[in-house]
Amino acid sequence: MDGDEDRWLGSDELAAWLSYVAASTLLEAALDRQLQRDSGIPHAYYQILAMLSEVPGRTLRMSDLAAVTQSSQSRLSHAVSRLERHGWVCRTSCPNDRRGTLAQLTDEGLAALAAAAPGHVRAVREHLFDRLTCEQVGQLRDICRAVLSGPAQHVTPPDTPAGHHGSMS
Amino acid sequence: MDGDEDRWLGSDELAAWLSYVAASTLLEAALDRQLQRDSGIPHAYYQILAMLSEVPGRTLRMSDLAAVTQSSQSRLSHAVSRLERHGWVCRTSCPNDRRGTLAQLTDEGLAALAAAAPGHVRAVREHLFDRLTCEQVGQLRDICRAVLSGPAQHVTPPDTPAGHHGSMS
DNA sequence: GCAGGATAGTTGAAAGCTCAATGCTGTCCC
DNA sequence: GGGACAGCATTGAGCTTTCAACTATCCTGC
Repeated sequence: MDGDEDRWLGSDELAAWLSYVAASTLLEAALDRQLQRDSGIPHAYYQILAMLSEVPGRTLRMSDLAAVTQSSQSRLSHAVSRLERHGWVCRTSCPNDRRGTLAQLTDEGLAALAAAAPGHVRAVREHLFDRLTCEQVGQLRDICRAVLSGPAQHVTPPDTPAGHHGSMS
Repeated sequence: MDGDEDRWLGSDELAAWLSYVAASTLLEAALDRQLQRDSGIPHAYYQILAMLSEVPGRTLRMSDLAAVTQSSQSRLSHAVSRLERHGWVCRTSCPNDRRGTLAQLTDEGLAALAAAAPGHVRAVREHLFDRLTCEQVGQLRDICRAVLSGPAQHVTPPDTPAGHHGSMS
């Protein structure tokens, strides 16, 4: 037993890992519940709307939108279908590349996002930032960037895309 | 516009938040994919098996198991049903309290966990700890504990439950 | 200019999760 | 002791995500 020793987790790492799993699970659940309850939007869909709202023309190609939201193409495609059914997003085909599809945030979509945003921001504050010191906020950012910049990273979030208003997450 | 000012996110917080969402989404996806691909077990189920394996008698009451895994009772009930169908867990009714149900990890369940663990640990290292300094590991632990110890926290993970082997996450 | 391979996006089926409703059992208190 | 209420667990319906095809378009080299 304990034969091949492929490096087990040390006790510091184990403690960090258990805390992380618990905290991220709880945080995600809290945010998702809040959004679903108060606005009928799951967190994943909120992110799609938010990313679209930040972009010139409120339009993005499906694959770029998938990259920005850390989503698989399949998931995004299903999600956009449902958002389209709600009238929050519409699809047009890409002029340059006929394989492509553009997703555009509609006015109704922007309105839905604007309605949902304040409650969401409040929840993020309440469950995360209100419990951290300024120093910890910076540490968290650096830790997450280190995780993202590994060998096989996808899209690193822009340095501070601090949009005007209907954004976040 | 910008009327009621319920405190928006500052640019430090925004940067931290965007990085966090991206990193946690990617990390969870990577771990889930690895476990599913190599062992046919989703991460949530792995956690259930792991928690049971750490406990005397490899047995826990459903509600305690739900608390330890940050899971709703409903989710846990569905999950244990499926694990039971696999022969990895079995249910018995609680002797003291006839409302209760005990979930016990079977030998097959322990074997499945032991088979899945090394790959999982490797993935956790690769995607998380190999990218952080020791200092950051400590910071991450403290940040997550701060998040967990808010007003409405559930179960804070034990200080260092560093079990013998078939554990983690 | 066309075969071969890569890229973009969609779809359907199966699996998992959430929510609300339900059925028992225990506890409190008159 | 019996009614009201809280707690434990399960269930089913509906929604989201994943995985594995599948179609259509673009690019590369010949």
